[in-house]
Amino acid sequence: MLLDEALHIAPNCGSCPIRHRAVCARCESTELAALEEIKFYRSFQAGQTLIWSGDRMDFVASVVTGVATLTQVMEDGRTQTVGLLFPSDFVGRPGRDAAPYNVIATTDVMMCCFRKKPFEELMARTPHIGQRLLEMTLDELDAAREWMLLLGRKTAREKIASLLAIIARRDASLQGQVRQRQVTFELPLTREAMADYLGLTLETVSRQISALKREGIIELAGKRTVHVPDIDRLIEEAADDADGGMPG
Amino acid sequence: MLLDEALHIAPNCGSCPIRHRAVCARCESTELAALEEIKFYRSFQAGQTLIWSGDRMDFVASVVTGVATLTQVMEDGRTQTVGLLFPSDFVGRPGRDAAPYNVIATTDVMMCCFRKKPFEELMARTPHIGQRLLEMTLDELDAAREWMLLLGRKTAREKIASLLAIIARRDASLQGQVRQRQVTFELPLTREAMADYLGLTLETVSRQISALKREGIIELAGKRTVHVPDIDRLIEEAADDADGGMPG
DNA sequence: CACCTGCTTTGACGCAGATCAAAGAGTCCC
DNA sequence: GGGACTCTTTGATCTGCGTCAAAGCAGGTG
Repeated sequence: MLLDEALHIAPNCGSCPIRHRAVCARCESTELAALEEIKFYRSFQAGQTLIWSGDRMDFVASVVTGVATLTQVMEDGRTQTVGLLFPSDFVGRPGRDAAPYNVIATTDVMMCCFRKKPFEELMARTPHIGQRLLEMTLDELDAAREWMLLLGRKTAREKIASLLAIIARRDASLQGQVRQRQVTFELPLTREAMADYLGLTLETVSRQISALKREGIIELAGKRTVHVPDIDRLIEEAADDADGGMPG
Repeated sequence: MLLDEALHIAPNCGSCPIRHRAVCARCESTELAALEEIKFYRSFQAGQTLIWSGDRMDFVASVVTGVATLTQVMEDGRTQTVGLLFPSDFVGRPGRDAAPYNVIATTDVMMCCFRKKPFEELMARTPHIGQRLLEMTLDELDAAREWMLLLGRKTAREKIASLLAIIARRDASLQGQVRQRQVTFELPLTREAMADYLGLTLETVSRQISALKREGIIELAGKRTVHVPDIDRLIEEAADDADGGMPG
């Protein structure tokens, strides 16, 4: 927390890697200029908690690079991750003061932040921002509901396969790649973070990953680098209907 | 499905029971008049499927009375309910053609429908609708994430207690009641529908309800009428932190 | 190098909730 | 009244995943 680094040397929005996917995606140049006025960057190290549940939030933000989790913790310590934040995902809610979840960087993270008050005012004047935010929120709601199916009804093996498939997909889409049969990616999560997201224990996660490896559905180079020789086979293990739900 | 009844004799929006909670909540009289132009009512019987997953949806709608579920079904039949729709809740997504879930009436239901195309056009002209929809969608996202915690980490007993507490709360809020120690309400769901929502089997639901009854935390009159002598005790069993999350 | 420390893997065992089975209770219709 | 149906309860047994325990493995530091 002490190592936060505020970069006010703002890279230009025009060259921003998430320019066309983030909350600003639909903004025209004048609108973008207004956003640029109130934005600032912050970076965080892997493992840092960016935001504590219950804290007052005076900004909203987009993830520019890296991966973070949204997690809830019960009084007795039981932990459930309720969202994975990839580049372009939005954090915070206009019109709310207190953060409802912990936001934890699982890799080094760079965020593009907007002070909340000016952002809300800007949103009131700029329909494109509200429209885009609605669109993104509806997408997140769909993702949350897909995850409810996973948490409620899938087996441990299906859960792991689903998570790997989702990470592979988001990873590929960030690199603008077409769907390919083979993919290789880095796991942005520890076994424990995966367990928290999947509603499992870390031991079960480890065992199921070992099982998928044993059966040749995945290959590991180190603990974190995953190679999938046949993505369709992985998706089959995830038990998603038909396609695995590739959205636009 | 054949028994749909379209009521074009539209009750006035001014006297609508969900006027101040639904997607139209913020509309002024001229905006309301425009909505009134394109609205129509449909009613459904308990048990009917209003919308099938994958179907083309040519309308969006608000629940006026009754309760419906959003459910996903896997190829092998495993079923997970991903949302409960109470009066004022919104169904459908502007800008999407195919329904992603089954929508099933669990009691008799009355819906206030808007043809999708005109609604989308109206939304583009009427910021109050989009703003309200964003607000409602963010609330639903919070609810979905609360449910992810339930599905991933709570015990069967905690799940049941949580569901009963939520139904009690929504029921009370519909009747504009202040928080009271004792509450009585009707379960709008069968044991099986509860199981589908909680990620359990119906047998486990039944056993846990029997256990709560045996311990005096709830009392049953018939299968469906629940009396809670001390709501705080129920909320304690739900293991929600602090308050049980009473929202605004 | 030896020794941490954090992360991961693997094994042995136990239990909450699933599965299989059957019977009770309310409602409808003839 | 009596059968047929749906929904619910309860019992007996099974099993997937959690729990407890210990050891492997990499990277960092003195």
